[in-house]
Amino acid sequence: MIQVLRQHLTDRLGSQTEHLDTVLAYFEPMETRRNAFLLQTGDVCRHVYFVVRGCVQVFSVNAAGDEITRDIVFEGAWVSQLESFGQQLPATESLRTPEPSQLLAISYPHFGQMMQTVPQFAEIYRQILLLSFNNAVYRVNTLMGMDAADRVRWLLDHQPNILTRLSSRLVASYLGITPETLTRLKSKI
Amino acid sequence: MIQVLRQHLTDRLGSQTEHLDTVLAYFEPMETRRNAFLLQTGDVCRHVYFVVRGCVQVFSVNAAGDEITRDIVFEGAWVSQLESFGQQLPATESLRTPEPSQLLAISYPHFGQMMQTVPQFAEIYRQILLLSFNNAVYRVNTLMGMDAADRVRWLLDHQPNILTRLSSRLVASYLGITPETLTRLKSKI
DNA sequence: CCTAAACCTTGACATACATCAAGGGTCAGG
DNA sequence: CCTGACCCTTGATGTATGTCAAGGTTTAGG
Repeated sequence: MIQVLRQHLTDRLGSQTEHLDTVLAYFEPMETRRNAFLLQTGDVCRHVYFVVRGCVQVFSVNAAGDEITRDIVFEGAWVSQLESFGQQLPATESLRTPEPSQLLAISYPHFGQMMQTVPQFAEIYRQILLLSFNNAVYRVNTLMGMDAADRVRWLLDHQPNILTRLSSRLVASYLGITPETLTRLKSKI
Repeated sequence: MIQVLRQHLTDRLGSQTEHLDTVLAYFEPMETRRNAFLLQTGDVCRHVYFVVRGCVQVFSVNAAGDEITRDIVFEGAWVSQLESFGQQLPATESLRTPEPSQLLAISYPHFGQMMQTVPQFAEIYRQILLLSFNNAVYRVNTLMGMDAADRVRWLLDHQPNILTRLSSRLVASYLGITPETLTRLKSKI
């Protein structure tokens, strides 16, 4: 399990392998059940997670009680609630694993140590942050610029696995439409 | 003009003023006319801007040719197209000043030098990035969770200056609705 | 293995919002 | 001071999508 992360890091750090084992030692493997929560809105996010298997849903709940899924993170990527993690403040979003998943978690204190002692790790953090930001930007532009049919087509083109692996409910909340609309559009496209 | 930035930086850096003048020297003051472009989609974003007076619209254009305004940045805040700036790749969004504005610009090379020579500057960059990210996250959750009326009310509560200072067209594109709908809602609320 | 719950799909209906169009106001440039 | 361009506003109309409801299927837990 840790091997996946080792590979991920060496891909990024290149030959700078001296601190690699030090870094890896700080990650704790964990397994989650279907629909397990990693973080509930209002709690402080105390970890950054690397997804080894499964996926993580990042979502909030609006005034009407509907789930708003901002992101779904799959194998080989990082996820956290950075807004909360960065300053250890209550989170505005929740994290959940829609599938049974394997994760590697690093705690806030350990993360801080890594940032200070391994400069490359700070660089990786910047990359994670920038990627997350780009993703959010992309979502704003996509959501505002497309109607429901275009969003489904977009998903089909860019993340077809989401449509097959996850429930319609979840996919719909990710696209910002109702499950009924998604059903109807799937048959039309 | 540079005084505004000096103040902004000392507020953040605290007593660490030794490199302050070095940093400030790298910023070039500039004035823009109404609706001037700082960056066009497809070009590489070569600067980070600090807004001294006026504001900057961050937007993309969808398939139908409509402007999608992702952000509007006012006095005392930073703006750039970080996705493009960070890796010097073509931008997916444009930057424009809807009002005549005063800005302080720092170029990519100078920015890089600052990051290396002044550690506090790297920290400020992380703050800018995190703020931008949080903002984008907030927008996704807001847009997907609210109908048109709620979005107008939200703007009224959180950024009333936007409604008064800027054109209805621009505000509507920021809220993800048409100018007509905005007009009708304003009279109802 | 059985049962209840959750989910997907389909239909009928409601409605929020977009689109199209026209009139009047405002502003900038000649 | 005019004139045209642009924008805001209002109305009439269309339509995409949400809401509500019901039946059939799958899923999860005892």
